[in-house]
Amino acid sequence: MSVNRQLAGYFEQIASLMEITGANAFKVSANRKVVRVLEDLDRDIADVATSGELESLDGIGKGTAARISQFLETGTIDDLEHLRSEIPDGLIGLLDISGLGPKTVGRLWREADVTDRQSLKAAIDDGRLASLPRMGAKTIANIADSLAFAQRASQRTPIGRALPLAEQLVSQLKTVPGVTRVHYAGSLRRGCETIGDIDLIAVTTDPTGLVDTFTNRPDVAKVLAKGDTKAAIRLTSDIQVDLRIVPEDVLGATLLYFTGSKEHNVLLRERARSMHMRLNEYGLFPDDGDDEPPQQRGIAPLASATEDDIYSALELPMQPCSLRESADDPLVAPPALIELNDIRSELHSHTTASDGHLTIDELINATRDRGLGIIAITDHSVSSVQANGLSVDRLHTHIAAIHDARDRHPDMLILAGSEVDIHADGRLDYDDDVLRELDIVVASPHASLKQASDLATERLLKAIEHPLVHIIGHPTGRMIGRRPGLDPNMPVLLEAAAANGTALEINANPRRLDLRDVHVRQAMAAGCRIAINTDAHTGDHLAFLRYGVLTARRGRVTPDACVNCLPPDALLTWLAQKSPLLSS
DNA sequence: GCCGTTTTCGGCCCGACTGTTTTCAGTCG
Repeated sequence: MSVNRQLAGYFEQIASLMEITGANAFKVSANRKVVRVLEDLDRDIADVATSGELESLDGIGKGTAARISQFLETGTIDDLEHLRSEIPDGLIGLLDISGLGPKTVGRLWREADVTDRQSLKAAIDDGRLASLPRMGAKTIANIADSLAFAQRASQRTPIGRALPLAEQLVSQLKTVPGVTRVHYAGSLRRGCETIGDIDLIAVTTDPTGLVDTFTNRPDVAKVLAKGDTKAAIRLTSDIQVDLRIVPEDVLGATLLYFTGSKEHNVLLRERARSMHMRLNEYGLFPDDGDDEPPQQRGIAPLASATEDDIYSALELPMQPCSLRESADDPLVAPPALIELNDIRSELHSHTTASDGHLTIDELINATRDRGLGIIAITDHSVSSVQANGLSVDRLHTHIAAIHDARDRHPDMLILAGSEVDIHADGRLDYDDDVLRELDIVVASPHASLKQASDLATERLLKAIEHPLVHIIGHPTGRMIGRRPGLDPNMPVLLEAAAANGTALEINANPRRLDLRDVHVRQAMAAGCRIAINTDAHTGDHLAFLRYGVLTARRGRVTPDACVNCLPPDALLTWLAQKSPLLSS
């Protein structure tokens, strides 16, 4: 799969470099489309090429197919090499700076010898920029500010930080006089693992008052835009927040528009056009061929109040936010996706016996307080020395202590388990006779997370095929923005997991979210069982569950595929005899 | 560069805000 990613990166470079040269915008977006196609493809692009099917992929024509073939044969693409020889690589990094687009970057390069971020800084400092036409003091100050911001905040915000902040902003703005509705939209509403900025949409009788309140918050570092219906700020915490104000009767159209994804919006607009309609953030309108926006000409929308109304008018099934990515087809009716309330159990958690902060009883009580009736206590195994992993003797004592707790908590199903290390060669950290004493075994990789792809595949495959392993915990071991983790051959693992009835975990910790959404989607297509666990080390960690459920929804997980949704009897049956999903 | 119930040419999604300039280009989402 990594060839797909590498090639996608090359086409992204081609698109960016073409933009800087001022190439036709449609050619640029055609190359960007190729990037998406490659990223969403669930087959190896080399296989597609071998079977002569490249041009059957939507968005790949003769030219692109030739470039892909050339890359697969030689490892390079002539067109890309040519662009690189003409244009400094460092210019691509300038496109990530807010306010700098391809036109400006091209001008800076041609007219001020700017080739990267460093020389941009120099050009600002020595006054070269100010000598260019259409470069006023404000524009230069904004570029300088965006450049400094880009240097210190290069990463996207994890959902675990963005979602609580957005909820706080929403509840605060709801108290502003005149405000009747506030929602967050964007990638956050779609449940993406990281977000670029927070999008808010509000309905109010006093737009000016709301915009003033919003832009005058004490935590505002910079006001990026301020108008009658739109404002944008950057907080001192370096997170950007956009606010849109709309009339109540077009809220659905605006929510739809600003929830995205961009690709989903394009598909909906194309759909609208094919039905002689026109879709924008104010509603779905009849297409009368007039260029002036219909809402400005007093034309009533065909649908606008709710998202449901618009999908319905487009004769499409209502798509949940989590299924509005480029890989999702809006024509396909969505499955009944899993919801937070469907979850009955936490099957991966830690106590003070290893590196958790709660005692057995505290953990059980915290689980009950979250509305769950089933808890599996799975402390670390002996090799996780840094996590105070349990020796076999300590494990025996721990199992007995867990069994004792059952008498004190008769309302809960309490399982004695372990999170067993999967060694680099695929062996497990406890012998089979020890594993047999446990109610549940979660096998996870913790060390050797940089091993080669084929070794990682063999390693995880052994654990998946092990008859005593129920769940593979955080299968790749990645940490978002910090380490990539293992890169195994997913299709091979998924096929084995489905056949053996071994569940693959979505670790709900927002720093992990592992499996990630695209792999979850592939796992569902392969017929795998899924587990959603918080890996709780404290009581607060149990609240991570919603991030796991959001990721599951993005991967099209239904309750029947998730072992955490099983009622006690069915869960015990599966634990006693792992069964594949399809035959259960 | 890709695509096709307006199919081999002529389209390709849409609107708000900013800055600098007097009507709009560039950027963003």
